[in-house]
Amino acid sequence: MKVRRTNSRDRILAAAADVARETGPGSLSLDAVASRAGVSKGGLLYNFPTKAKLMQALVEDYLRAFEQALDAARTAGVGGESPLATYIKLSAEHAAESKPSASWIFSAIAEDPEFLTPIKLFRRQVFERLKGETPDLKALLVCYLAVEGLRSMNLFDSDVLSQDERRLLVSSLLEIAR
Amino acid sequence: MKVRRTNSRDRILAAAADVARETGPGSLSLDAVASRAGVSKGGLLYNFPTKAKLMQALVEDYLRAFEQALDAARTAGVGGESPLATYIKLSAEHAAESKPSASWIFSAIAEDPEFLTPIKLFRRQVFERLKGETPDLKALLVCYLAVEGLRSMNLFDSDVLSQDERRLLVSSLLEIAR
DNA sequence: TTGACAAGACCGTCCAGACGGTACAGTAAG
DNA sequence: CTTACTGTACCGTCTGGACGGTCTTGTCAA
Repeated sequence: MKVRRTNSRDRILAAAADVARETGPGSLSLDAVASRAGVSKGGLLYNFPTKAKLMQALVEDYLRAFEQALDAARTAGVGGESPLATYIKLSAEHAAESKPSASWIFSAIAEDPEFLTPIKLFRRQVFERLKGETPDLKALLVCYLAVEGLRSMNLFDSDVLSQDERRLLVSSLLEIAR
Repeated sequence: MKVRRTNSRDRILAAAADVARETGPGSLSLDAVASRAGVSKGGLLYNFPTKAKLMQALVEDYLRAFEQALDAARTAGVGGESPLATYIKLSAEHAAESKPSASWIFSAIAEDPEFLTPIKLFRRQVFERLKGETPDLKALLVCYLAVEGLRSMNLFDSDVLSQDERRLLVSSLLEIAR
């Protein structure tokens, strides 16, 4: 790994996410990303030699960020809160952000469906871990799936649920998770 | 060789879904769809004058099919089963199909994110209807979101849940829905 | 029954444009 | 002298779509 981390790398990543969200996942061209990031196309290709590498970085950064947030929330979690409850809270906060945070995923899948594999693997690990930590399997299943539903709503920028309904849902889930 | 021309429309639609699932949502080209459907590109363009119209037909057919299945399940639903329970059962059956049934949605979104609007509208209507028919809002929220999570799992071809876990989840949801 | 003819269903070719990616010369900073 | 780019020119490929032609089927008058 490189010692010096330029911030143009991060700017490019953020720009890619923005372009995907604003102009649609199918319009994520290298030209668009470069100009959005305030970088020349050559500069973009310098940081990410191919479009696939860009997508890969997007996926890896996203997963790493979530993992870190989860770890932080776990250690910071006040006394006696169950891991499942922590997971629900963190995911709900994530999903409550007004912008769909990960609609670039669609671009990645369109580019190459294989980009799903690391994501699926990560989810599997998280779930398995929760399974080991949660005594009530039924509660875990219901809560995990509902959270997944919430994530999906955010991803598709759905407006089916109102703010209040979302809050009620989360509190219901926390109750189920005890 | 004799070919039934009249249902070539349906063949094309099915071919499009197949191609999207098998070669990835980003590779859904008219050429690929045409050859898969056993139709020339000209023939495809005759049935669907533009790629957007193809996508639109995909969306509309999908929504109509689900709506009809839901209506049928409602009227056929034997005594006293709650509408929410019917919805859960139907969705679970749908999600249990081995192939992701709607991965062409990704193609549609990549083509033009506006294709999400009719879907969002439909979901909203279904949810509002369920809200009017379900006394326990908390149960509705939990079940609806969990079903949405199930749908998402199917869409992303996730293998997080085992067959048994899926069954347990559905029975738990039906219990919550009473 | 037949023959003319229109409409519908489909084919094959061609093309402009967009996209990913390469190559390379230049440059500003440390 | 190296690092980290910028800027431009360019190439090959793929894609949606326009177009004109062809085959099939249905209709209807004689």
